[in-house]
Amino acid sequence: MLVQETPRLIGAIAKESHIPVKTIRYYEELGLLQSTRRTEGGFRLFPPDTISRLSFIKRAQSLGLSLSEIKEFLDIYDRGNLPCDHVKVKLNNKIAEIDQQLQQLQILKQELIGLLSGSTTVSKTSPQLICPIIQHTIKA
Amino acid sequence: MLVQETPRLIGAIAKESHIPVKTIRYYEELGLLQSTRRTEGGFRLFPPDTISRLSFIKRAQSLGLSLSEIKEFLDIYDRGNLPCDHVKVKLNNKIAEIDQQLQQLQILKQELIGLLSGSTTVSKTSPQLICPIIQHTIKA
DNA sequence: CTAAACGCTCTAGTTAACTAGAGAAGCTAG
DNA sequence: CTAGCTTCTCTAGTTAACTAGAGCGTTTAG
Repeated sequence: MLVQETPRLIGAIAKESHIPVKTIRYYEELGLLQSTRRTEGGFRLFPPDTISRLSFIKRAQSLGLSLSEIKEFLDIYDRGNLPCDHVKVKLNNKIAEIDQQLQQLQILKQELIGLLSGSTTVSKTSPQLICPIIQHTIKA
Repeated sequence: MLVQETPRLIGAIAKESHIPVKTIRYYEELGLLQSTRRTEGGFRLFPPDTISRLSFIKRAQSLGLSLSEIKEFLDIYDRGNLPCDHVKVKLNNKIAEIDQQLQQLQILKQELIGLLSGSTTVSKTSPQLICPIIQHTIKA
C-alpha cells in the first residue's frame, strides 16, 4: 500500500504556508527543505511534510533560533534514527536554554505588567526585585 | 538628602555589563540609553541605572524583541507616569504575545525532547500531535 | 496554439544590529 | 610634563535573513 501523496509546486506551498516563494527557495538553498525532485521542466517538487517543516521553522525562529540552529534539528529529524551522544548533548543544552528562556519570559512579562500599572512611582523602600529596570526611582 | 551616585564613563559600564564599548555607544545613539551629561572634554557620563537598563535590553533582546520595540518600553519607563491608553493597548498586546510565546516554547521543548528519544521511528498509527515536524514517518 | 500565470537562475539591494579602523583629543600616573 | 591609556567622531565593513528585478523557460486554460 503506497501512500501516494502528491508532491507540490512552490506556489502551492507558499499559499498554504503564507511564506513568500522567494523565502521558500532561500530555505531550500540553505538546506532547510528538501526538494530533491523536480519536474521535467525543472520546477521544484516539495514532499508533503514541507508545510509542517515550515511551521516548525517559523516557530523556532520566532523563539530566537537561527536558521543554522534550526537546520541542525531538521537534520537530526531527517536522519530519522536516535541521535548520537554528541548531538544528544546539544539537544539537552538547547532544552536547558529553553527552560532559561521560559523563566526570562516570565520576568519580562512581569516587567511589562509593572510598566502598565506605572510602578515607577513605587518608593525606594520597596525595590521591585522582579523589575530590574525599575530599581532606582530616579525622578524622586 | 541627595543620593549622589556618581555617573560613570563608558569603559566602566562596558566592564560591568560585559557589553562592548562600541555597542553601548550604538545603543545610546539609538536612544536606548540616556547620557545627556558629558565631561568638559566630551566623555559620556552614564547615570547609575544604566547597568539595569542594559540588562533589560539584553533580556528583552534574547527573547526576540527588536531594539525599537525595546526603546518603546524604555521610553514608557522614562516618562515615569502611567502610560496613556494607546500605549496601554500596545503593552497589553505585547503581554499577550509573550503568553503566546510561552506556549510556543513549551511546544518547541516537547519537539526537541521528541527528537532526543528518536520518536521519528514511532508508527504511523500514533501521530505525534505535539510534534508537527514528526507527522509523517516518511522513510517507513 | 497561444496568452497568462507560474517557475527558474542570477545578480544585487535592504534592514537590523553590530563591529572595525583611523585619526585626534582627553585624562592620569610617575 | 609626557607616555600611555581611554574616549571621541566619522566612515565603512559584516552577517543574517530576506527581498527585488531582469530575462527567460514551463504549464495550462480557453
